[in-house]
Amino acid sequence: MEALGSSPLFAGLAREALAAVLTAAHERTVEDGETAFREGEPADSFCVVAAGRLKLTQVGPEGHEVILRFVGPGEAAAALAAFDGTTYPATAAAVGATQVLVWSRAELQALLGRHPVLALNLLRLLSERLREVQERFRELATERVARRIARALVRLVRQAGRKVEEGVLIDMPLSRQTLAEMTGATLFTVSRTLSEWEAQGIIRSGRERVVIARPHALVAIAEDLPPAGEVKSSK
Amino acid sequence: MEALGSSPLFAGLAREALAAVLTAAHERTVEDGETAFREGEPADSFCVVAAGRLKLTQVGPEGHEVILRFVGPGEAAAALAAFDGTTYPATAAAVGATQVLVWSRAELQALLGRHPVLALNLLRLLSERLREVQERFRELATERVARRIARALVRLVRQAGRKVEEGVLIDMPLSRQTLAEMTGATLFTVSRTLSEWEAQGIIRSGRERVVIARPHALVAIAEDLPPAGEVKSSK
DNA sequence: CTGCCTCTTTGCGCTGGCGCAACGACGCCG
DNA sequence: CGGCGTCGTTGCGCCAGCGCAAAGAGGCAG
Repeated sequence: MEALGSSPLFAGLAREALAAVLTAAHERTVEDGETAFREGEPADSFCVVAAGRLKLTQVGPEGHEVILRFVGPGEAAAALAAFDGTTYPATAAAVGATQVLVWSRAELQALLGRHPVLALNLLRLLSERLREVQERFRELATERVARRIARALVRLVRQAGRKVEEGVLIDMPLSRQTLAEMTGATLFTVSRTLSEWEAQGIIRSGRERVVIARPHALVAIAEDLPPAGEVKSSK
Repeated sequence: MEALGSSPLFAGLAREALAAVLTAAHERTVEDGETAFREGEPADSFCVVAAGRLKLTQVGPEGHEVILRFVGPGEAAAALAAFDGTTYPATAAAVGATQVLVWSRAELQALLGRHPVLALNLLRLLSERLREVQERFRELATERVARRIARALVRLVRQAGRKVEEGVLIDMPLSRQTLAEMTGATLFTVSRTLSEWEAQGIIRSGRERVVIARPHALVAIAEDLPPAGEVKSSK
């Protein structure tokens, strides 16, 4: 809860304004695997994750599932739903038991009127989201699978990386299937690619668990710096 | 110019407020093929198209180009740049001579403070953008090329469709290459697909010109209603 | 009318990545 | 500690879509 105050979402709010905003929220716990809201439902509330993580997904007509992003503590989900307010564009499932703060659309609108800085913060937030999705869109359209997987891992490290002795652990359950849905590939291709990287010593992986042993090598694949990864060449 | 007043961007503004906002803008003409701004440049202004059209593109490391969207009269470009304000995430090239209104970041910020409803309008705008990009992202990840092309055409009809006797003309120069960059395909595949549809009487096409003869057949491909298109079955 | 330039078509070969099946490994629960 | 359910791996075949080359087809300028 205290972490929320320092979230960019609430930056610039006076202490008492922040308190007012937070008390207007309704708290809720979503169990592992349960959903906070579902794609297509009428969008009537705005969520911020207090603790835990949400997985935002969309499904295609044939049932193919795609992961848009993960939402960590202090981040907002369904930011858009609250404005063009028709239906949720994605489903939000909890990864592990997750605490969320919920505001109804009406409450949110009122708060936006009362604290204009909130609107600016939200604008910035949506801008960043848009920027990121556009970039991923370009990647999906122009880059090969291996590179997309590498990028996905790099992003995950940024969001949920934890230093361990073997390297950097991605601190959440991460199956091949999940990576596949993040990158627009199949779980088979992901598995093969990770096996290869493991053979090259770039990563170590286990059941729903990935540790990046040589992050710069992964970045090299993601960015296509002179492709190969070498053990101790500098630069 | 008069059209701008009714743009959703400026909805809810009093007449004199609207006038104030518009006079704060700097007007500019961008010639066909010239750019209003380029990807990677420091983002210092916010644009609204008054007349003509902008094409927003991104390029990948290998030079592969991707078209994010077209921006028509009354629509905003670089909405995000004005907030997280680092660099433009895309290049905006004019399609035909195009008039744009430009506000500097500072001006925009000032206007947002003075007319809070503007901020809400922008939030709604960004929300819709985000929703659309996310949907296209899912399509790119899960659907075949033919369907993506069909969807692109359907969207273009909505944005620039004009009724002509043969059907609905997409009223802008539209090459195979352009369609390819919109759908993450190659110009060859697009050409082949369109040829096939032309043989089936769904479209008629020429040099940089596409007319949709049987729109519902195209929609059937885009949504995957029982696939085939038939000439006069209802429903 | 002629030439040129750009856009389009089509054939052909190739391959990245999918799709499935079978098997193997891990972890949990009783 | 044995069974089972989930997740991961790997071999094999296949095909959608790419990549290129070569040949049309408009359109525009002079």
